[in-house]
Amino acid sequence: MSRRRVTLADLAQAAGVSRTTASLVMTGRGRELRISHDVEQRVLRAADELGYRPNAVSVGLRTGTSRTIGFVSDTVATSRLAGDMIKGALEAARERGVMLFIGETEGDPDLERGLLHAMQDRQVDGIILAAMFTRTIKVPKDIGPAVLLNALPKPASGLPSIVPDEVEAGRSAARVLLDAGHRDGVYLIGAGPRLRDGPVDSVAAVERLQGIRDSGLKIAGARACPDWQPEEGLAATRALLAEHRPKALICLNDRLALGAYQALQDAGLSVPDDVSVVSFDDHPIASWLRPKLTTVALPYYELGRKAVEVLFAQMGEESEPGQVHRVAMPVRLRESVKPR
Amino acid sequence: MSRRRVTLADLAQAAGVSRTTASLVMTGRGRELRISHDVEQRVLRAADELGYRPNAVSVGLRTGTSRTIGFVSDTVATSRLAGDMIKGALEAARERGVMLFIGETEGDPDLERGLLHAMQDRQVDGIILAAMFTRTIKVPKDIGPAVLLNALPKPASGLPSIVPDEVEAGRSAARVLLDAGHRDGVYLIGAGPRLRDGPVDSVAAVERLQGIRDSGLKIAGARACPDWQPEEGLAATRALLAEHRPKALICLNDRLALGAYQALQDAGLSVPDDVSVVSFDDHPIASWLRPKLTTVALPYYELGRKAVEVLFAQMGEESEPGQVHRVAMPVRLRESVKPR
DNA sequence: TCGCATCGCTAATCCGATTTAGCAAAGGGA
DNA sequence: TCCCTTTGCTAAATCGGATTAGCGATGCGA
Repeated sequence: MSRRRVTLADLAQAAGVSRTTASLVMTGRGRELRISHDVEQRVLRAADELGYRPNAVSVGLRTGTSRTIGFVSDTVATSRLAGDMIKGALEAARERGVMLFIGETEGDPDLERGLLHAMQDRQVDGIILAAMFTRTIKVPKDIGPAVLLNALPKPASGLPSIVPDEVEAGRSAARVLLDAGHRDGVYLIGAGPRLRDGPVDSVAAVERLQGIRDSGLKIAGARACPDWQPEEGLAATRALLAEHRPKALICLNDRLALGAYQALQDAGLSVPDDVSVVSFDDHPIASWLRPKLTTVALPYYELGRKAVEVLFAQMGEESEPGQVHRVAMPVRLRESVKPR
Repeated sequence: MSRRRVTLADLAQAAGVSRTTASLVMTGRGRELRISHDVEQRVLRAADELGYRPNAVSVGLRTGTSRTIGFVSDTVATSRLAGDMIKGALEAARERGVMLFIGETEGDPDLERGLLHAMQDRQVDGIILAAMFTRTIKVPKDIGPAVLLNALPKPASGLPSIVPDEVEAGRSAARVLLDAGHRDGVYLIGAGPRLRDGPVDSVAAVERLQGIRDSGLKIAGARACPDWQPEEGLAATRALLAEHRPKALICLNDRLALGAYQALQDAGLSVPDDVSVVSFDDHPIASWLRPKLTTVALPYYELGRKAVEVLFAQMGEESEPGQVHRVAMPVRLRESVKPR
């Protein structure tokens, strides 16, 4: 039904010139190599009429570049989180006329190797290695141009990393309470009081705690949770309420906050009249909860964009090896914090 | 640092044979074309030692096939929904040794054209056209082998479609209540009572209503909502409670159910003791809510898998044109329905 | 011993572009 | 008029494989 693609040879014939000339015109090197304006127009017109588009595979073989990058994640593509990360990467890629391969490794090293090979075999120009949760990862050998997204290389690899600025986010969360006049009665749900009290391997836990500590806000107490799920937030807050009467809660993420809301409600306490709540992530539920949850957002979209930008910068010129790019986490002021 | 890739020529030289012979052995046509067992082993061993992997771009140019398919969605890749759809497609693709390009059109026809071109220029073997919500879409001309995912072609196009079986889902939801002994006092939140009372263009609304009607379950009343957001569920349920005392609610999706939960709670009604709630989608919040929400799941993962399977079947032999594949929507029995 | 089939492998071509090297014609200076 | 540039374009090589056509050596029957 649809007939054969128009090739450079077809175009050359239609314009009455050689393939070389047609190619020179189409790649914009006509001026440089002294193709007359007349011939140039002839080729351009023919290309337009025939709807000529260069075969990217052929170009790839000849030039070694495919205008394609690979997005390899552990399992991020499936979670809501990843959605925006991929979206950011996708848009930044589109602006540069580049396509995106995606793949998930499920944390399986064999799958990862297979995926990377499949991408390298297709001559991707670069690779984005993404992680679901901010964490350290081991970078495979001979990966070529690459950046780490939401991850840091375990043995230093010289590859650039893009991560959310969690320490500053911790400060931001604390500052929200400070600005609202909270000086005491502030409790942590999910981690703390010591930096190591929280989910293992969680960069977010440690850095958020660090930021909160930096802020100078006095923390009255804390309940650690191993997995940051809603039930844990519920249990931790319930346990907390059994002993104390908090004026404000910093939940280490929104799922914990969801549980905390339930516990507060069960205890007949009002948010934010009795207890202010601040959280992290800006998960979709944050704006569905009532009152809407004030939270410090994970900038997934921006992280994805930035990954592509840094990857291109790296492919272009020499850049400082191993640079860590921290993306700001914006505060979403909503309804769960009240001045006192 | 990392040296040049191993090419077929390198392999041939290392094994002391011609490129032709090396190629024949590596593509498994050695037997067929009478390459001796001895030489075959020599080539295989050399390939192993050198770590030879054929350059997929070159193979693509020569054979015209790229072992790559394109996944084009309106904006599905960003939503939680899409996550699983992509994941299903990804796994089915990996099982077949195929890579996935992804792209989002944002509903912009120009972007869509550009994306499709970019993919065709890279010689994708087929394309999956996916939609965020089940709906009808206009299929571009000359798209080549393709399938519609979560969508139906507006002017019939002959392309196969993969959609969730919403009518059966409607029956399932009603059956859950019937099985629990509910015969009256059942209200709808989000759409109905007439088939056209619901969000415009929503295939889900119409078909779910149809299924509910098919079930024989008597519906006492309904409140339509235009956008199926939590606030609308809250408002609709509140309005309903002002006039009636429902025994059970069928919410047309989980976000509406979230709002309904809040309204019921505000009214001092208990789920499921006073009111049973059934819903659709199996959004992540469904299992976070308390009590956990019984809902009929959108089988995103299976939809994604099926799309790849159907695409391959279509690329293979002749298949019945325009076939519609309906994927079952499983009931997730949880805690929000109580027998009476 | 000749002719023909079979065996085992390879030379050459092709896919669709980019790129290098160079050729024929026109122009300019001596 | 001759030689040398410059102009404007093209032939041919290349990328890395798959594939077609065919070549030399051996075996076998007559």
